Amino acid sequence: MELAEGKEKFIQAWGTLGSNWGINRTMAQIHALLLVSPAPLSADEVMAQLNISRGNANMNIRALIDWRLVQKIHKQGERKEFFVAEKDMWEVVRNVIIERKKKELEPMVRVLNELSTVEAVDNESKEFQEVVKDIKLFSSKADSALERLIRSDSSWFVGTFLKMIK
Amino acid sequence: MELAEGKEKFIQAWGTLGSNWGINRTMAQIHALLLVSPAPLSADEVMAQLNISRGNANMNIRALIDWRLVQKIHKQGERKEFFVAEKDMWEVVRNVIIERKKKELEPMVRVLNELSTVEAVDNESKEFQEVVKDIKLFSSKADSALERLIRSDSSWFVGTFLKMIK
DNA sequence: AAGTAGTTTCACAATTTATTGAAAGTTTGA
DNA sequence: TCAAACTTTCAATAAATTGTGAAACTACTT
Repeated sequence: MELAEGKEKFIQAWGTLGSNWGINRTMAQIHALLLVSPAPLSADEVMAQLNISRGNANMNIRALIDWRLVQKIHKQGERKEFFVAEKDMWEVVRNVIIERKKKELEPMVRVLNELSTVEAVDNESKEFQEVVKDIKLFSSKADSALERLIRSDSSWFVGTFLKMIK
Repeated sequence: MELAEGKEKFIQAWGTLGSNWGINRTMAQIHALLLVSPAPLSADEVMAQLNISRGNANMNIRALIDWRLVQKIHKQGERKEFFVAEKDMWEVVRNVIIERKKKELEPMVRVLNELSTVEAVDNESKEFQEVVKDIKLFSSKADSALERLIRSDSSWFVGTFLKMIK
């Protein structure tokens, strides 16, 4: 396979994968492009290579920076901003987990806490309370597990997680 | 808070959460409704309570059954089918992981393997190979970790994972 | 302070995804 | 075997999400 074809396929695949992870297709494609680009790219280069508009490129690059999946670089004597992708996969996954935990788990826990104020008067409301309680318990376990996972480092993950989880 | 209001809020929140997990909003809402219903519901009851069409209800109930998040029940002397939700949160998460691993990780690994056939002639293609190799390594680690996670059981998860991951 | 290079915003357009509902298909029992 | 009860399918439609591009904005340079 040719390099150009390989890059193209990779960008497509990464785009598809990303869209299942709260990262929209273009956002993931920009990340993929930067992953396989030997040097930092400017917004114009990203636009040209992926055939997307300036606005789209800008918004998705900003989002990638927010998620810490891309960094901004200033080149000596250049006024333009350049961008590079985070290439350590553990960091990529870690940052995605951080964002999603913030956006999903935490709001859910808030709602569950509100729901605890349903008075358990009759049988049905008692059962409701049971369901809510179970989910809360599970969520708090998941929350601490993720918290620890986030705090642990790359080498630990790659080297140890696999053995530990046996 | 009133029970009815609590149920409503729960259904909304579960729908939102689900849509970030490859489960569309309605699909997740049906699951939520079944979770908080003391008795099994028929398709008609689901339609009525969530205000959705027959087709929509049917398709999403089927999908939930495929994902093993809902089971079909036949009541004595009734021709209609009734449905109940999986209430064990560990099973719910486990089944979601199984589906997503199948739909995302495995296709990605296939693409990565194809990409290995890019010939590493010049420097740029060698760098490309490096990136692909890293991701492959990471994916296979993630794959085995998830595989073990899937095989492990609920009590193990709740009781041990938390301590182990320290 | 005016010009230029670069970045951001946002109303509208295009695309993608979910929903409807009516028709077709299936199963059950008399 | 028929027809009632129930389930499934799918083309049309609606809703939600993404993308566009021109205009506004910012900041650097001379």
